[in-house]
Amino acid sequence: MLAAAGKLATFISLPYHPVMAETLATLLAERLNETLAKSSFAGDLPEGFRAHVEQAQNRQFGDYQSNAAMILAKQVKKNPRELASEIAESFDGGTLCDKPEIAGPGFINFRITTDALAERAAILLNDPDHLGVEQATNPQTIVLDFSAPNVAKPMHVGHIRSTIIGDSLSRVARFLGHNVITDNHIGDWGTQFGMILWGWKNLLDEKALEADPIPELLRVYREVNAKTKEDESLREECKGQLVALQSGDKENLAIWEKCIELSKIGLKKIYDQLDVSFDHWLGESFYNDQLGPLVEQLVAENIATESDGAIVIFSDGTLSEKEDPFLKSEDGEIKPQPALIQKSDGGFLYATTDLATIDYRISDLGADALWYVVGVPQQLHFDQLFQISKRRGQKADLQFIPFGSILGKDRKMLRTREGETVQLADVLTESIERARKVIDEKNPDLSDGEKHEIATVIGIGAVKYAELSQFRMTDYIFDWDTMLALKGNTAPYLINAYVRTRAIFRKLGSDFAGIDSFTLTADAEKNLVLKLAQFGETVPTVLNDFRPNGLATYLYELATTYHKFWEACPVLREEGAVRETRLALCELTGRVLKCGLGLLGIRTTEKM
RNA sequence: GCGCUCGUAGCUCAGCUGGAUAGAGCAACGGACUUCUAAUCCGUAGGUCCCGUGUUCGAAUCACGGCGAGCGUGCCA
Repeated sequence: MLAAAGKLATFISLPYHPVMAETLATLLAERLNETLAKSSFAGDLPEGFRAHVEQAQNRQFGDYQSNAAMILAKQVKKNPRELASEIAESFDGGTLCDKPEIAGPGFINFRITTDALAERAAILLNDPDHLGVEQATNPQTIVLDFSAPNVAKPMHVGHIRSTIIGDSLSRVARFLGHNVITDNHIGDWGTQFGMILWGWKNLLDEKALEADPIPELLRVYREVNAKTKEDESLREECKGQLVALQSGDKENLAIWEKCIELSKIGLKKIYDQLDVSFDHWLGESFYNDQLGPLVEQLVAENIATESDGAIVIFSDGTLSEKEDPFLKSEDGEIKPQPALIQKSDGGFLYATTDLATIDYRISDLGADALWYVVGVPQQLHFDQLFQISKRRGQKADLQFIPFGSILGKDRKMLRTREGETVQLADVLTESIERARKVIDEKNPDLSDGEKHEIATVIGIGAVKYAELSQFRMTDYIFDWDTMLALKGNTAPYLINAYVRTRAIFRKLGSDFAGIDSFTLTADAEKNLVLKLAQFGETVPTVLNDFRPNGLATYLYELATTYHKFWEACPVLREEGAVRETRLALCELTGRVLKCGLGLLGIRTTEKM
């Protein structure tokens, strides 16, 4: 693909982008393209070329920059620097920016005028709901699959990633105007129920269950799990329990139902604490009666075939060997790598359930897109799943949003079955306690209720921000101090910036009263307005490659810019227009921080 | 064997749809609190962006080939 064509594609319409958001960058790009269209070399431009303007990488060069001259130089047969100055010369920035400057090999640098910044600030102030973030012009119905823990086992730190990333993506997509349906596809029917059933019947302490069901369920699960490792015959017994359940045994079904019910109570407690909610909890068992007919249908359509007693799906040969997820290369030979949808004993597999789930989400929930926030080890599974869906003629946009692992100190995956796992609930409790200690030290005069509330917001926020501020694919080693850090680039830093915006109005004794126009004088003010205006350029990019950490980086920079403003620009000691302007900037910063943190699923407090 | 993902400062990580001198935080060192909240700010120091080749006016970023790590690769999910 040509570089120019690639740029064109990203500029015009990524699937979940507002098409022409009005931001400083797009306003500049429009003017730049007008300039190009009127230029002497307009006829030499590549078909459909649109110049791109982006935020300057280094503010010493300006606020925005364009590389258009360097991209076009060859095709227009001009020296890039000369071309750049020709463009700059005829560029009409109006009141938006000063005359562009040329630098380096042919960069065109733009500096936004103080008037334009003031105007931008006023626009943001009058847009309290969206704060300059344009709504998608092509709203999609998106079913978002995330979290999806197994029931009967409490969530451990490994579930943090899917849960927090998925929740944030759902908030961002909704904020952009998409119709998002969140679905917690819990593992409520898998093989683990064999063990749970046996344990329930043989190891359960009824009194303990009555007193506090979740730990008792965990104890039983762990004990059975340990026993099966040493005892072959017990594994068979567990399997028997599972078969009985699946063939409708009344007693086992009753235990199963009770078990799900109790587990959900435990899960909901954690989701409440995390401020995460779902529109649906359609677990694996919801699809039980659709699996048989689905397999029959796939066989009838010649998509699936019998092999070694199992029903499997092979390659249909339409993809190249390299791209085909149903083929693998072994010792130089191409071998089949089928997806199994029914075992030789008649049992179904998760590929089967996932196919049935796709059907339901498309036909009953009306999904245009399905997003799965699931660990990267499942890449092959989703490659196959999506390919099968395509073969069945389904049109929904299917997105696998993978994330890396949380490792133990030995750099191995943290796993439930090997014991030594850290429970999610414990992480949250510890985090809140650590926040509480800092509050007791820094602000001892707050009431106990306030301290508790603030510690909760900061503790939970710290855990979420630690996750969302890094790229989702990065593996990381679980470490209390890293995950629960309260200094530096962390949730408390961002929340502190918000608290400072509120402290001003508390001192003032009244809420923000509005302002007619902005009078920007100090550099720190202009820097702050520019940053605020870029909220609208940042939020849509989160869905570009499903990277909430881009928003986290933006918010961190905004908080830093505000803290600098705070140091440099007294507010209440000033008078007149300067004071009014600074009050308005505090108000605006508070709104953007609160909104942006909200998109990450992080709450704010008035004091800390 | 093959596939996927990762490899950036002492540590933890950004940056990867190619752009200018590769950025933060932590840790270390030096400064700033009669204050609108110092959970802050200012400064110093810290780099073969795993290695090599290629594409390009330009590569941490793209392609190819290595090296290293983790995961996956037909009856678990």
